[in-house]
Amino acid sequence: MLQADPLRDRIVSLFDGMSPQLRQAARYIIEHPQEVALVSMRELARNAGVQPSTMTRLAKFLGLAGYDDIRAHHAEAIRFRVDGFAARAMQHEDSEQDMAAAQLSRRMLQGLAAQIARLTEPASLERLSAAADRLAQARRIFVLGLRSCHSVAWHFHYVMTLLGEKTTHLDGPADTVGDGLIRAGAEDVLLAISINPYALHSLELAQLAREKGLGIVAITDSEVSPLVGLADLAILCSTESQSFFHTLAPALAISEVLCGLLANKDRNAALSALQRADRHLLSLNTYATAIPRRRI
Amino acid sequence: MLQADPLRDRIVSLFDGMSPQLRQAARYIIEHPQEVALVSMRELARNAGVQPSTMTRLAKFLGLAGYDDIRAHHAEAIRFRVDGFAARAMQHEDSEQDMAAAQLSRRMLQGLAAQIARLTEPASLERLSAAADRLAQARRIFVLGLRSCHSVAWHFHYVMTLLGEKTTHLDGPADTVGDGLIRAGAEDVLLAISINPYALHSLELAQLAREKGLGIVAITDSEVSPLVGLADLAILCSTESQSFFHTLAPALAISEVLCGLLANKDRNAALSALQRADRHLLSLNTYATAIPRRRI
DNA sequence: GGTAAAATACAACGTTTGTTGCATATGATA
DNA sequence: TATCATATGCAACAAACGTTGTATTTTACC
Repeated sequence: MLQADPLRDRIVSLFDGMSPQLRQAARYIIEHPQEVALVSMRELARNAGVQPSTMTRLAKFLGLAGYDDIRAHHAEAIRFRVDGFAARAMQHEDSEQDMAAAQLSRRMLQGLAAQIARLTEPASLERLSAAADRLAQARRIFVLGLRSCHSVAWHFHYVMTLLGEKTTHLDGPADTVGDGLIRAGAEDVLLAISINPYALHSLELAQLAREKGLGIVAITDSEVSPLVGLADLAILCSTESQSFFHTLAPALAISEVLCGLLANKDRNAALSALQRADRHLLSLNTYATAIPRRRI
Repeated sequence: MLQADPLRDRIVSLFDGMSPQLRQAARYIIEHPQEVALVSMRELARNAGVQPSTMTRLAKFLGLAGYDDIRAHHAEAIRFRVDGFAARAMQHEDSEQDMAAAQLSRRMLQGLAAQIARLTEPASLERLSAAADRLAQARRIFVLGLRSCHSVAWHFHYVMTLLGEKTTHLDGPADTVGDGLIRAGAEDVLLAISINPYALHSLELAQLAREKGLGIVAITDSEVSPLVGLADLAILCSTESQSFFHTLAPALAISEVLCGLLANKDRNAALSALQRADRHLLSLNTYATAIPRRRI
């Protein structure tokens, strides 16, 4: 294990002061860290050649409340192994309400960071790369994201408009969401974003696109999402959050990576497109860097 | 995951033939394979939102003797990944272009994850907590985010509409963006989101809000952002990305944390509001879990 | 609208879990 | 060798486990 592991360090440093049985238990735990999380304490004790109570006593010897703390620690290590994030800052501070708020914030943010980091798994990277290829080939990219996924769809579309005119954002008032597909065909691709619960309208439009022969690239939350069946290629993102709501941060990250990959296919073209956009917005006086005087 | 996983494949292939509860259980298992090995069945069922017996029934539905077969399988997967993962990370035998794409993706995602993780610094957490308090006190929250920041503003507003009627999204066609502020006053708060380059219109509206006596909470990208001078309270997020474009993922994460903190102030109220929203959307037939038959 | 069948919730079962108090074994000191 | 403190094994405990049969709800069809 590359990352710092405070519990392991503690076991090692206290090892010399342990009784023979405690040492045997401790040695087994250090040499088989995953097993701790995967089997029961009694079975672990059996495999280590030690009484069950020895495990409990080891935990107390280490200053923990009980064996479950040992197990919880090792389970956490497995959960976070892929991400490499060991930033376990257990510093307590502030008033009660503030502390609760700070803890919730920290849990949420760490969870989000971990989920995005998890997207660096080889399987995800391959899908991202394939999706970027597919989108690059397309004559036109239709971007669809309703309800909570609107933010992701719109952001992708917005960034792409800085690069050129390739995307159409499927959205609009008065039930005209799908109108953009009127002249869409087999040379085009639909980038559909939808997470559980899946907006019925999104699925209907994806189905329609499929029937019209469009390629479909999906950003969704599960291998069993209804979009997976419709799409040629699906990129999966977690939406779990430590709060009441689903998170879209990983989905947004995915869309940003797609934009980055697309821009990277022709860096020079991307650069000059961005400069052109800059000039245009400059001439429209869109941006400011200081507090403006109010218009009359 | 690249490696073959027969049980996972089996779950996916039989998914369509499952009852709703079985699907929910199966979905959770597919999306949280590690958890299966790390927690008890009852806890897994709790997290998946199903009865414990549903897990047993899922196992039998898959042709297994009982739930323990599912757990054993996932434990084995974890045991094998330890050796498999490091080895796989080394053998990059893809094409050059693919590798470049994968590397760019990885760099971008790791950067995003790190930036979000950095928001767990005590200073950021305090600001988040204070911002949530300020927003909770307000009679009404006006949400402003133009151009690239639209996605963040809209997402915040969307989530908040699930909780109640407290927010107004400042947006609209035909230059009516600011109209929502017509009846705004000193009891209200403006949540303004803007990053470099700062949209002139955002700053003008923030200025107007200030003059009308509104409190201002800002999500922006720098201590020297023009919004910092206008706002009572500013939360800072990084927007650096390894690509041509700025990233909004950290800003989105911040807005999600704010939503989480606000919902957490009265968990019961939040829960019942969410249930009410659920019922409403259900009665409108907004969501689906399977590929829909096309409307005529 | 009524009915049969499928799906689901519930409650109780016998196990197994992690823990604890107590009896026994061990080994050092006098 | 006697004595004592520590280390270890054992047995019993409540709690939580995975499972199962039954009651209830939901669904689909006539």
